[in-house]
Amino acid sequence: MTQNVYKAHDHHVCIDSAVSRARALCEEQGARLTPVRQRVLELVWANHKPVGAYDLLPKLAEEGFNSAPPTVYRALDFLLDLGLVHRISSLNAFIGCTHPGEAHPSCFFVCRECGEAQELDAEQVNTIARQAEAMLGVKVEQQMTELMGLCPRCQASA
Amino acid sequence: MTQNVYKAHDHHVCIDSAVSRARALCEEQGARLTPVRQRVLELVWANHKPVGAYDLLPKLAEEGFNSAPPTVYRALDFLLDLGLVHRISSLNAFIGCTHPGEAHPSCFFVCRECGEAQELDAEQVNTIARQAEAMLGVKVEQQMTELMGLCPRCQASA
DNA sequence: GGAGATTAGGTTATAATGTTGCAATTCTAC
DNA sequence: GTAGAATTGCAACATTATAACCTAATCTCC
Ligand SMILES: [Zn+2]
Ligand SMILES: [Zn+2]
Ligand SMILES: [Zn+2]
Ligand SMILES: [Zn+2]
Repeated sequence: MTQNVYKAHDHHVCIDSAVSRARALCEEQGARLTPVRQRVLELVWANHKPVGAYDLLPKLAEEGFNSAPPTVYRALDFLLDLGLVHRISSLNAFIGCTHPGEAHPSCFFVCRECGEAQELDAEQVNTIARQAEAMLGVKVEQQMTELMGLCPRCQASA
Repeated sequence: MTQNVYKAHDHHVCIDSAVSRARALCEEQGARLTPVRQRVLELVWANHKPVGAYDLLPKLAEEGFNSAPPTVYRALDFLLDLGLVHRISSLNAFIGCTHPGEAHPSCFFVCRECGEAQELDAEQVNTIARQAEAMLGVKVEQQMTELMGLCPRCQASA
């Protein structure tokens, strides 16, 4: 488990390290972390809740960025391609990756009450893929797992 | 593995058994498998490819059913609630469940080339959930896994 | 079998999410 | 500098899903 969202932490560190890892990764890959891309990444990391593309638009607008859907979707696609964010399909939303750089399946727990998401470092997902490949002859290229339920905090307050 | 989509089979059997299991399940639960609900189930089972809600509308229209979005979404919600179909979030599409009745996570392999989907019977998904519960203190209520790649047939023809 | 409750369906409009196409600009490499 | 590539601006559009409100069918209980 790379991080634990449910432990108190200085969240500025999360944001700052996300940005510096992004910068390093872009350097390494010859990609450009343009202002709008960096700002989208920061906004995605504003908290640990998956954020919708359309939620980002007004925030970008406030700051003088162009804010039409293609702008934010292009930035998100760029970040997805580099593995800097994941998409939570069941929510149509995006969240920062806690360990970009290393290729890995998207695997998250999402609290249905508070909406916070915790990335999971689940080797079992790869086991599922290998098993499907062995038993069915398929070739797995991408994988995602999404768990939904109640986080510790929301269990306590219920 | 409850079924193997990649093996030749008489698909009418798939459809017929899906409908009769649905009928039994509805009986058991005191739910009503109305004409539009049954027809939506049959259409979802028309093949092994996840189908979008809006793809169903014209087909229902042809057959004289009412065909406005709420009609098909209501039918799909009903079928989802009973566990007769699953939703493939990454495709915004729906597919018949191969073993309704027993509560289980949604776990599929989907071919990016032909679009066919194979439901997987993956105990490892539950392992991920239990591990998350043990390590993070979360309570998992729902889970879904989606694998994407190439099916055996599409690998062969490439 | 009829009154009242419940469930299902019809209809219209609208919200939310995501894409296409093309022109203008900026960056990179030679 | 200049050609080619990548990025952005912009307008329109496509797709997916839901809200709101009402009518019709079905069930329950007497
Ligand atoms: Zn944080
Ligand atoms: Zn990640
Ligand atoms: Zn079949
Ligand atoms: Zn199933």
